[in-house]
Amino acid sequence: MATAARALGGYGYVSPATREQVLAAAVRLGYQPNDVARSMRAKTTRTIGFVGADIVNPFFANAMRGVSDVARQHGFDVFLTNSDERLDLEQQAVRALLVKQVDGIILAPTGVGDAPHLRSVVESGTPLVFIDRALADVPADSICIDNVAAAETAVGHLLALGHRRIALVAESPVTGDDARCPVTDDDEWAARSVPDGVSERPDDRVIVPSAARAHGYLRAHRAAGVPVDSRLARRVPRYSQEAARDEVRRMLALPDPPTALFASDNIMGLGTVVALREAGLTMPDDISLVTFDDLDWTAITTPPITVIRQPVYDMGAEAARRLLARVNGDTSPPARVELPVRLLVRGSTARPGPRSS
Amino acid sequence: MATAARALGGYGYVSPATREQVLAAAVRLGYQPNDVARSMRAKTTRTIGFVGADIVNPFFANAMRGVSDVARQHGFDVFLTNSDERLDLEQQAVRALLVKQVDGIILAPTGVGDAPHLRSVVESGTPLVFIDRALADVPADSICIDNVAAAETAVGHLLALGHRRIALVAESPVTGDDARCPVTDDDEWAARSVPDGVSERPDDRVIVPSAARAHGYLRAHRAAGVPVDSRLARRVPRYSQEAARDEVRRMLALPDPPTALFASDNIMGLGTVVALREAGLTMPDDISLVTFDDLDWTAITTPPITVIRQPVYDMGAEAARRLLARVNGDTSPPARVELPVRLLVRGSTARPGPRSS
DNA sequence: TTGTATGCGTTATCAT
DNA sequence: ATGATAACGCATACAA
Repeated sequence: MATAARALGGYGYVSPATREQVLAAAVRLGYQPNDVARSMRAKTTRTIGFVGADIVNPFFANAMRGVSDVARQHGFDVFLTNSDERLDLEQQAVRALLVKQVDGIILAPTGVGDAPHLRSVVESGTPLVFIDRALADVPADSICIDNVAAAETAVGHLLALGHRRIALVAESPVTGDDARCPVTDDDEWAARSVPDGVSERPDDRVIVPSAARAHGYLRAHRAAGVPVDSRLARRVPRYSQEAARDEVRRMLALPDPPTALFASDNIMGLGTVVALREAGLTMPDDISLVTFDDLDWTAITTPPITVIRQPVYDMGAEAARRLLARVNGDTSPPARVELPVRLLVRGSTARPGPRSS
Repeated sequence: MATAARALGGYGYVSPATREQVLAAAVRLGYQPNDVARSMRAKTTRTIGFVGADIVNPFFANAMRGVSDVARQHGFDVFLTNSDERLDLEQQAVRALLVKQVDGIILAPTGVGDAPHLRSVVESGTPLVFIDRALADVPADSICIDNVAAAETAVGHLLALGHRRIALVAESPVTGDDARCPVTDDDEWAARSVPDGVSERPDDRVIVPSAARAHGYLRAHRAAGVPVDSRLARRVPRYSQEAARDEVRRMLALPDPPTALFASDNIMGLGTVVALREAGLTMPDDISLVTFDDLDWTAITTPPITVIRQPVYDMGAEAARRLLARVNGDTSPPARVELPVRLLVRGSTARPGPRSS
């Protein structure tokens, strides 16, 4: 009888007496509701998917936590998937999520490449929210920061302190032979960071944070009228702590090494710190450092490190809020949200010392 | 007609020609399989749940990554839930996962309290695998380390170096007034870390890693014939970096401060390092430190920190493997797996120096 | 090899 | 206020 279902599901009309009976029988028989059947009928699973590069990276862990908390508040569960920055894994993950009928997807896209799988998500009607990076040609919400401005702030801080030889430690969005190409000029950067045949200005298409941060590095120099030495603005060929360490090591071995460094995220920053340690350099006397991402450890190194703080948890939470708004029928035009960042000046940055001339 | 279903699902008999036709029509019409319906029919969702305390904690992030990788290899997706070490949230999470009909659950139990919700999971037939901690009265697999032995190794290392005043920096499994009770004696420890009315020996019921590690701390002292100063073996009242810092600060202010410290995990270790920095103490000259968890940052502090390395990723991966074996029908008796740990001796430990007498 | 019919557990609709 | 019935999309048993 449907009355039992009504009592258990808490909908429709049920007399109090009957409800009691039903509920009692339910516990007695160990009734467990089945959300799969409910989802099948309701065509909504109360489930969303999160696709990040790697949950072990504190950036994605914090973002996921924000997503998870907001989702739970609204009675949603979250699938976690790692893409390892690989387009094929990202596609696979998205497909799996769609097959599982998630109500929406939050995704940190893997980069420059084509995004037909993401466009098809949008076309299929499943809400999609980008986090950390936005894909210009996919009409979806995005929760990011202003990477160009943030990097400009960080490098501007170093320039203001009097540094003139500032190294850029940033991963390369390019793979293969071009990976270690220098980044010395806005136009060259624009040409390299945009897919072939696309002619928009960088600002309109900036998608990969590391590229945007490299752009900010250049902009800060130009604003200060300081020329960039191409040997200090090479891209780290692989996205790993070790590759960053090696690149910094090379730059430190130059006849005229940098007096300061700007690392584009926490992985690059960790590798940079390792290289400085190995070289026996002391911050900020021998060299200054600013890195992205305000992780716990940046406050306990000797000295504590000046960082750009991103509101990562909030980015995740906001992404989830926007996604759930879409799930609940919000059809306003896609929004590009940029959350504010802060420069936290700590002990690793100072004016270039006599020892670092 | 069922032929279409057979072609799309890839089961049963379908002639190659028909299959081609069906597949072509499928792409033309934009067919998307629906796993909810499949799950409903198949009574299996190819989904598992992971319940950890906090994905932001690198321990759980690494474990989750191991779980996630193995799950994906087997075609399973993973729900991520955070319990924040709260029993109510853990219960809520488990209930939600069961309602969603997950095929299995991997869970780091929240502690000592009653576990009727977990027993009911097992009784409901849903496979359950514990990670990091095991609940003695719930018959399920567990993937842990030997916390007592690991702590004994760490503290034994300090004792062998000649330290006699070693501080314990460990969270308290007890909440409320007793939280800061000293841990000075095996029996007292046993009495306090076991629920009322349970009389088993500690070794049989050890569940909370911090308690087990405190136990190892005591055992190492006893084995070395070194008495424990109760003022150096207090429990940190709350599980936070700040609480650890405060506790260490107090101990450093003693008339006869410790010459070495043992921190029971990465959060406690971070707080300890902060306290040492604030006190202007240099490792290992002024004081030695061993901490649990081999995180990236422990290698880049000055000096690098001696740690106990847990195979956290492997623990997650192994938990997933065992869970999936259960899902696939393995009915062997519950296994208690203990993975090996390693002591990585780095620069933060040395013989007590003249300055630290 | 292909088609027909049925059920999974829920909820919505419609009578009663 | 309650009971009967249909439908969601898929996979199976069975018939053809």
